[in-house]
Amino acid sequence: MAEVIDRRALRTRKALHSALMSLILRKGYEATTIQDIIDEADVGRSTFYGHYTGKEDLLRNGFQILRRELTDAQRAARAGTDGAQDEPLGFSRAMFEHAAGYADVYLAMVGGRGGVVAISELRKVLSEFVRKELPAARDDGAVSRELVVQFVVGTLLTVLTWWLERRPGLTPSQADAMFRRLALNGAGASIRTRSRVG
Amino acid sequence: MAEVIDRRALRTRKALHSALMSLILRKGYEATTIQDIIDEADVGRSTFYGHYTGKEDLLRNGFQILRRELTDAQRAARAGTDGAQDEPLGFSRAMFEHAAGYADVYLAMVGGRGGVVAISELRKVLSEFVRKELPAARDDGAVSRELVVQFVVGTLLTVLTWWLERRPGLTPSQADAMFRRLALNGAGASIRTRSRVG
DNA sequence: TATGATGATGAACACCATGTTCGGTATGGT
DNA sequence: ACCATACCGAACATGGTGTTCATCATCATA
Repeated sequence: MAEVIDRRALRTRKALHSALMSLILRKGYEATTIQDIIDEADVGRSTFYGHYTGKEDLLRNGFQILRRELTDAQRAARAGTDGAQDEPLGFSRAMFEHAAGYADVYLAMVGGRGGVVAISELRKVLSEFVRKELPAARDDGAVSRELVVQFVVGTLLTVLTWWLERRPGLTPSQADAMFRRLALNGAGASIRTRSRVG
Repeated sequence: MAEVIDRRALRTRKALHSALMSLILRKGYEATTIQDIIDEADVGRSTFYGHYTGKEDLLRNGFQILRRELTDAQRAARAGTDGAQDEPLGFSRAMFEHAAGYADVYLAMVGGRGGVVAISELRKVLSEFVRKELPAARDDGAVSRELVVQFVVGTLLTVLTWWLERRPGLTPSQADAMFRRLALNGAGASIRTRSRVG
């Protein structure tokens, strides 16, 4: 887990990660067996266990890569626009863009195919970002800060899922607009049309 | 799956369901094996397979019970208040009350312990309810109706999870109030406090 | 209360994934 | 060229799976 230098080890790890990805896309995480992974990656059984303790370990490890990529995308976006987006929830845009690039992977994670692990890990990563984005949201007595964070993350995932599953035609910025609207203003405007039949 | 009449069959099914519940609470769904279930339920291996095709089948089946209970609670609540709650999202209150009664089970489902199956099944049940509650929400060009449904369900689950995991002391009606506020008005009010350091 | 039907039992089965061990081989860094 | 180290692959014990079958218990009726 510490400093990996040897090329052979790197090769092996990459092979295992991409094998797991292919398999998740093909048959889902739960249904994927370690046997499948090492077959797909052409790696010896003992080699696998030399690197990871099991498939969950392998998957969790993969999310560190995602975290890094997202952080970079974040920085790049911020630099590109001269730091002009201090808007609330300014980070979401870069996220939707990133998701557009890896639509198949995100779709697998966000649909059921990544198992509980993927969802909870994704939530964890997103929570970090959102928490950074809401540095001083006042904890008005009504709704606690942590609940707001969870709410924003939940909305992000809802829009993301809906986008990838049912409206893949939309652009990232369109999806982002819907996210912002829901997260900031809620669904009140779309709901208050109840027939108040006296 | 059809008409079950024989007492013996009913006994067996009940035993299996409650065994699965105990085990999910104790060690989580994924970690629970069929062996565990039939041991806990004191039921023969072949008997299990005579009723269900596997543990997933058993769990899915259990959610039909939940659906029925929720529907009843719904009807009861509506009857109790002389149909006075035509408010938007009026159904949520009964749901939080119900959750308070089975806090441990809900907690297991909503945390990771119920596996992907439980979460997706719970989402399905809740989506039905929400869809019924938003009969004619206008599909304003901005946000599609189905997205609104998913958003409301997501918010419901977010608040539910946060409540059961971190603020179990709150009353159902307090949790419900937070849900309403977030679902209807979003988090804008809690967020627009960014330090706009020029 | 006797009876036929149906459900439950539990042992036995082949099958497959798991996680570990170990002697041997190939490839890396220097 | 050397040696450390990563990989290999076969073998192993373990444990869960899903099925079958003969036997026994319990149910619904007459």
